[in-house]
Amino acid sequence: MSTTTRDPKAITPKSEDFDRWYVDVVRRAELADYTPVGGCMVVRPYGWGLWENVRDALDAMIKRTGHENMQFPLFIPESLLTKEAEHVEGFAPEVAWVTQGGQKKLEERLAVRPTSETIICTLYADWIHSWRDLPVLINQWANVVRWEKRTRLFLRTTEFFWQEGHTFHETTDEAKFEVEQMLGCYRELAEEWLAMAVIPGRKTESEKFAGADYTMSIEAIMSDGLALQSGTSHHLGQNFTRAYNITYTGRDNTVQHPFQTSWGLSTRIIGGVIMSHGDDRGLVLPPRVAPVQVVVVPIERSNDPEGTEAVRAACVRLEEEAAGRVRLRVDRREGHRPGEKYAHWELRGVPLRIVVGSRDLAEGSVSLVRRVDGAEMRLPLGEVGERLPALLDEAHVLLRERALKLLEDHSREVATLDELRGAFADGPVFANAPFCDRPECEVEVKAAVHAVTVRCLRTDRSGEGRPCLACGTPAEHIAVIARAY
RNA sequence: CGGGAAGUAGCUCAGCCAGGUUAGAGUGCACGGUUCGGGACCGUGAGGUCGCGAGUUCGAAUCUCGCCUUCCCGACCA
Repeated sequence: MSTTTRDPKAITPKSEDFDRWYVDVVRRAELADYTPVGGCMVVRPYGWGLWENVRDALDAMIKRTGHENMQFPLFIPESLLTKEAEHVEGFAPEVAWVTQGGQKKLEERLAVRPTSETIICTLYADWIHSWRDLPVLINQWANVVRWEKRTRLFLRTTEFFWQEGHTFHETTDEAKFEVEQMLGCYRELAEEWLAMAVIPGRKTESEKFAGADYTMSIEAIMSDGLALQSGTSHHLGQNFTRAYNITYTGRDNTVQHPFQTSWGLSTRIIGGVIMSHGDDRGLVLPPRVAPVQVVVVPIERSNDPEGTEAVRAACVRLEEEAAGRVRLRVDRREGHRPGEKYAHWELRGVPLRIVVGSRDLAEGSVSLVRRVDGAEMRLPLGEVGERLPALLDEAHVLLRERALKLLEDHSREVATLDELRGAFADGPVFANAPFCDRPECEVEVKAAVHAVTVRCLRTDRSGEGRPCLACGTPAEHIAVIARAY
């Protein structure tokens, strides 16, 4: 009868139902939850702590590359939003409108910002006058709203949190450099901080940001073989600066429109971290952003007061040695057995676990278990503290190697549409193919395999003039073709 | 927004088809005790306007309609 009853303490295995596994992990690890507001999630302290660490790492890169943070309004008057035609058309279906303030109906509707190019351009039209005012290099951390039809925790919610960088430059080459530089920051964040495997590239015309000349992205691979667009960087050319009449007097005393870029990375990346690394026990967090990097589980026995005292002293010692270097937490909760605590912190993806028990302690050592691969080791109590940073780095490297192997195992080289079909016969993959980048060929590619799209044209590889998989003409690019979130 | 499924305790679910005492189980939670090297055990206890709103009925978790939310498959998208 009740064969469908599941162990409420277990999470759905990945292999059984990946989507349910994902939701189970997000909720059980207390990263985020649903709210009474349709399509909107609440990010809980553990999830927000993770985001803060991601944010801080990226914020440092944004500052390092010369940008300053500022803050723009949440609301955008309709008349401002609608000046750049392509942009308006792109966002129209997903803009939320405020039509009333208090009891009074507004004379002009206010959009809840879906992104801030329009308000930023409106303001900078007043602030940019001379080539000496350029470049403008700014960023804001903010929430934005897009009325999505179908939402998923972290991956696509009506309201989400991100940073949006906006810059204005004298030349298109400068803007181009900026676009690539910031995509590089996203790649650095994904690889060096989040241990993810990503592919950088340029979006096709049909996939680019509405209003951009071109869009760059990093595409990450999830452990079910699907792609996740994890950061985007746009060259806006002069599309907005013309529409919003931003002009400056150039070095040659002529009136010019600046070239513009924008780039963003959102809380979606948290979903990427979960789906890149998680396993059937729950989260596996990248050490450099994990809110808790090391958890210490003391083993105490009520019939062994001396041993317990030694265990407690060892825990205090570890705390003191970790202070300021490693985010370490001692799980001193009473009434929970050790095994329960192991499961608790494994679900939350803590990279390293130290078990302090009197048995090991009698020999002056403690046990240490690595979350990513379950490797166990015994280390002298006196050495553990100073070795933690290196152990965390090792865990990062292992996680990154595993992610790269995932990408390698799911990558295929195809030369024709038939080979493309064959590559997807046994499940989702990243298919690499010579591609001419003509819209007609993109349509053919999408028609060849269910639900695939051209994710990007790789910037780290060239088509070398080999025949396009669709039309056979010499192709400049290697396209990554995959199913995506 | 189209097609499908589901909403009963924090979680996983039974009960609904054939309406009828005080709505159940496991797990979790609180307290006490025994435990403690991989999700312990005993005892006590708290916890539910059965998603929301109408309707049918003497009587609705159960039947009907509407709405909301979530999940799955599409179309759209960071």
